[in-house]
Amino acid sequence: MRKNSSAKNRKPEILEQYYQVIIAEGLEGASISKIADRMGIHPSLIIHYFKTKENMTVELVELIIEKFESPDFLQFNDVADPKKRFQKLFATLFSKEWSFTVDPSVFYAFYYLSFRHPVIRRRFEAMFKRFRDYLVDELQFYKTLGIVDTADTQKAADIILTLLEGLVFHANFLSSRQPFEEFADYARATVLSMLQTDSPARMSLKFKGSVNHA
Amino acid sequence: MRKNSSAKNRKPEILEQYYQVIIAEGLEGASISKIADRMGIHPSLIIHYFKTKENMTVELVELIIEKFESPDFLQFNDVADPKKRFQKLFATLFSKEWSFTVDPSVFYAFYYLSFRHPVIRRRFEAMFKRFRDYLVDELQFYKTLGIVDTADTQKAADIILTLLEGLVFHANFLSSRQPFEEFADYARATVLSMLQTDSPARMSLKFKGSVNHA
Amino acid sequence: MRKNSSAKNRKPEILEQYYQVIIAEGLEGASISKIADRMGIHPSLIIHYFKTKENMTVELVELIIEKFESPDFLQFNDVADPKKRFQKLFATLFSKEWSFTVDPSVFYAFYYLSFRHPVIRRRFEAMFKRFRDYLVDELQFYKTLGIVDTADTQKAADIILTLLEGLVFHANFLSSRQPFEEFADYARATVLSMLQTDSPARMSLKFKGSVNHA
Amino acid sequence: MRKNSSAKNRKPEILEQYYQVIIAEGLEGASISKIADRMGIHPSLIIHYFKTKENMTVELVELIIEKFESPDFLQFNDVADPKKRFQKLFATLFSKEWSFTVDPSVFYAFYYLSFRHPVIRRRFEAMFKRFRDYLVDELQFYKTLGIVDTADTQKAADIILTLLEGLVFHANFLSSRQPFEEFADYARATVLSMLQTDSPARMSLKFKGSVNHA
DNA sequence: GATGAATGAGTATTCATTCAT
DNA sequence: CATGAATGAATACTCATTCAT
Repeated sequence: MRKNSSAKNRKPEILEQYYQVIIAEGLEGASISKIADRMGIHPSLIIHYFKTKENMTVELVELIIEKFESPDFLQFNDVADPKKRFQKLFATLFSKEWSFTVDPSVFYAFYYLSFRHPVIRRRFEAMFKRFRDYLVDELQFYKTLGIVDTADTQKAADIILTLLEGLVFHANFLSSRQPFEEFADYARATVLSMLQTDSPARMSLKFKGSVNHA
Repeated sequence: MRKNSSAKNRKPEILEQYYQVIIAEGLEGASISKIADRMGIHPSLIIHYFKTKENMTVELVELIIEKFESPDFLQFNDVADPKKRFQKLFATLFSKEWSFTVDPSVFYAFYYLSFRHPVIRRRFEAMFKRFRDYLVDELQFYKTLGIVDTADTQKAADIILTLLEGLVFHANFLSSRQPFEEFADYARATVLSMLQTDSPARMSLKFKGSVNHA
Repeated sequence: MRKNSSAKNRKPEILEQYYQVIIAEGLEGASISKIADRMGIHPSLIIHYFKTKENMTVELVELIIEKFESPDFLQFNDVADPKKRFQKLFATLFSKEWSFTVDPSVFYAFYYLSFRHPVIRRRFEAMFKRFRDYLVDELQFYKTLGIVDTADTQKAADIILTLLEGLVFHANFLSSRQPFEEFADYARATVLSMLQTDSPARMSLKFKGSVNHA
Repeated sequence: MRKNSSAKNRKPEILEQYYQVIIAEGLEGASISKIADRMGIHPSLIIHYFKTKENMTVELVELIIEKFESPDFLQFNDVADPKKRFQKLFATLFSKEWSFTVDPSVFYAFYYLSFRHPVIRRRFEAMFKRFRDYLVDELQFYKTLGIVDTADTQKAADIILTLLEGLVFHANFLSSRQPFEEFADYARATVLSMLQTDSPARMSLKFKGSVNHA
């Protein structure tokens, strides 16, 4: 494995090991030495490639985001029927594979890091906004086809994303070891129901009204 | 300097400072020395009180959970009308005060820590399950009154919690600096709509059927 | 056990635990805290009794020496026949019970400590000299009876003591898990042979002579 | 400061200083900081070379044993006459240089350490057994030449080693500041007498008999 | 007699990083 | 490209001890 060593090969190799060490020992336990030990190389070689650990961390975040956004995931061009595509989209979004694309402990490590690391924060922000934009486009498309009936597609997309993020939380603390799909299916159904009855807007008004009246 | 010195006073004082240092410097940046510096005491005094940093961390988690579960938060005995109580409950759950009871950076620090710290994990798990149980009881109560129409109150409670957890995520990465309430209100409306039409279950079946047919 | 607490009772109790902690964790691992933990008391109570750890250490050395010199060990007044007494004396000296009166790890801990601790050194020195004096007296007594035939009883006593000290070393590094008695018996026989032929002195002369001649 | 910097030079240099610090401050007082201070280097450089203090300690033990076993010590090839060689061997074994090859305080520090450190214990055990084997070989050789008359050469070798170890003890606690040679000569003569009359075996039988009879 | 608060010095070790080779 | 020497700051924790109660 250590034959053709060049920056192009080495850097992703190092980032992959960084990722593995974070899984094994946590973000704060992931030191340059440990990565080097795993690879059988000298710690200063890692510094040689990335200059600083911070750089390396940012590059790992970027790599993870790239993988997350790889076109394989949400590509449904092979499905002709729009209704089927619609269903497949949501089947994918609420699948275990999707929610656990990135190891959750690593994801939350960076999620948490982003609170004090503006660069990482911006990377995340941009990714999530691209994701939202994608969803809005999709919803708009299905709306024109009558498959979806929602007044505010952006808010709907936000709800979907919010629920999706909450899903990992649920799997971690509330699932009681039941299979992920059990609750994911229910969440997906809830979302689909919302998209087809467009209740939130109406209820929102009703609710607001009743607060004042009663 | 030895003014009000006793474990009863000192320990919460130290935990409060620990909390502050975590906010300021992150969990991995929160060292015993820094806490001691802030308090003008000697680091070993902190060890004297908590024996280990890990103990101190667990105790902080417990303190935070305690505060989160303090009876003040979800006490609506003063509201006689069930409908009003129902509304107030959800107004509270989706309020900024509620979502930001604990500093989100600290919350996610521990959330993340729980992945490799079984004790903290269990504390979180227990707390969330108590919270879910509370919600199930409430929903059951409002169901008997006809205010809520949901087949599966536990699943509904799970959806609410999932959405609530996702809310902080949304505020962090998708809000675009708009006030928290903007989207929180929409999320609340979505939930209320769900609770009153009980759509998910029906939709779920419909959806599943259509997958096969089409 | 913690009822009648007074210096007279407590101090030996603490020393006993100190001794046990040294066995379990070594001299450098034997801290006041660990002793206190074992006893379920507060560390500063130990300081209260002994003022300093050094005092406590010296007192432990003294206690150990006292036990070593307890009159039970070398009391043979019940044996009338001098020859039998003579044999019993050496049977005792070369017995496992005698060599391991004090846990060897503790003994060597203090032995080693004595190199830089003059007070402890002097305690040991005095003890060994008292022991030597005792042996010289005994040998002298048996010499008048014709049981022992040695020109220099002090040197003979020194040889005995030297061999006895070496015995624990042998049991530790050269016994190959054979019973202590195996080699101890041989060592005792060697000593008895020496005492009865008085060879060393003569041989010494012969030897010196042969060095010059050859 | 970075003059002759390489592991090959530095490591023995550090071990030498470690040895000196142990002499000066005892094993438990020999900290990495103190060694570094002496050398004018940074403590973490020592860790850089040895990873852990324990490693360093084991390496020091090994170095000491190596020096102890250096071929210079027991090389008598230049002495042709077997009798002379025999005498020179014992003159060396019972010499001050030999007994104090290693500083006794350091020797006893490790001796004592070996009680709770299996690796160090094994190193010592192996060394002493090699030493015994050497002695057995020598005695066997001189036996064929008629210089030595001993039935059990291994037991004889054990007695010699036991006495040799006891010698340092004697010098420490019983010599009363008389020159080391005074008693060492007597001990050597005792041993030589034993080797030439082979008394122990015979006495052993006699002794055992007399125990039963009398 | 006994406890607990508090101190301050000290421990080994980890860490990211720099520099020379 | 790669290594190893070296640094300096930081870490949690231990320890003996003092003092007030």
